[in-house]
Amino acid sequence: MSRRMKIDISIILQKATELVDEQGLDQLSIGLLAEKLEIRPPSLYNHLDGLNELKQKLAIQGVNKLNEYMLQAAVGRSGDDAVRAISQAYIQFVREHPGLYDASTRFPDTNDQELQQAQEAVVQLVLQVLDAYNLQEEIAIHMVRGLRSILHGFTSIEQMGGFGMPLDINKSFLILINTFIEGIHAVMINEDKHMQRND
Amino acid sequence: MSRRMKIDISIILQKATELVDEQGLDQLSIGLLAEKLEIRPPSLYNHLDGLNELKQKLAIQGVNKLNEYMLQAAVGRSGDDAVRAISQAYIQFVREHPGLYDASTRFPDTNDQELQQAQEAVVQLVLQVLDAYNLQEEIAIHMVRGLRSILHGFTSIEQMGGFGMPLDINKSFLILINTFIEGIHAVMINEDKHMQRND
DNA sequence: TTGCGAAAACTAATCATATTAGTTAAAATA
DNA sequence: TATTTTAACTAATATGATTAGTTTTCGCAA
Repeated sequence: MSRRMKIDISIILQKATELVDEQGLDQLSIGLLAEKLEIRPPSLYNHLDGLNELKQKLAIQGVNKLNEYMLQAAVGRSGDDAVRAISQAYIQFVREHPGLYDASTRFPDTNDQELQQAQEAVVQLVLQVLDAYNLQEEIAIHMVRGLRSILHGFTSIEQMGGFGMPLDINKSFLILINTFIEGIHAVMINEDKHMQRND
Repeated sequence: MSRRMKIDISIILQKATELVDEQGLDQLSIGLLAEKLEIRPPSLYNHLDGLNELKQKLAIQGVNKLNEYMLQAAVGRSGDDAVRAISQAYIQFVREHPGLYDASTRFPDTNDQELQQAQEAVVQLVLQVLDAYNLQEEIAIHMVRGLRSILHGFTSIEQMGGFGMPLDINKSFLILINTFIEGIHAVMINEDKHMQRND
């Protein structure tokens, strides 16, 4: 068992994921990770280029996994229902993988191809969900940004224990999402009015 | 000039603030800060207990300053207008003091009395602004959480360069705030309906 | 004015981490 | 079996925070 665990990059990523989800991203260090893998710190450099590359890989994994969660949730739903479902999936992912999520939002090199691609996939998924509202294309993109802000903001604050008051956090989340959805409907109506004027 | 700048904690905080706002919170180190103050790193320990305490102080300063910005913006306004104004103040603060804002959201010891007090002040301000909507008290608190999520989420993503597409970010922000406001109005109407049913 | 005591600087040393260099053992393959 | 590659190792270096112990500076009281 001692020298036969055939460590490769995927095992490293797996252990690193466990580590950050259990102890927080800040606790991730070459030393601690090596210890968990029962090898010496320098040995990790045979598999990756350093702590930053590792974090970058975690970031990519995080975005991809988030996308999977949301995709699953969106299947077979549409409209308001779909928006609620992907939102629920988002918060669920962050709660189950706080470290991975943190990695995907805190450090990442935004220029990284693979990361950009993963993020783009999420954007496309949300755009597809919002398609049901028949928004002008530009407005739709603004709404994607809006929903993303809401989801990232809410989950971040929850993770850092930022909601002080003793009031049901899940309820806050539901209300927030519903308020946003109501808002979209209102914006749709306004758009329609403009359309009528313009025609 | 050389040895006569009488460094005290407020000068240190001031320089640290400049440093994090210009170079990012991650660049804050005892060494670099000491250099800027033209003293040796260990000398800083005559004034504070270490890097963590410094970050905590920055966090408190950040929340207090954010509160000032929002307070200023809220003066003389009410309703939708006030919501837009404090939102605008929030994003302005984050843009002008990205490092300070980061400090106030990333590391802080949430148990710190002074920090809690500062955060509570912001919450109270927003509650006051939302007073115009005559929401049920509990709903009002949910809405405070919602607005905070929106503001924190949007600004965080903007700061990390997360909005990829070439589409006006300010417009996205305006639309998001307006969508939320519209949502509140819709929720109000629903609440009224419930009231009528219950009477 | 002088000299004491506190404040605040300093140097030197320690500790924790990441990282690099160079070496060796094990396993895969020809 | 011999060779090549992979992946471990030890040893050393660099950077940063921090601590210990010392010295300098400066305001103030005798």
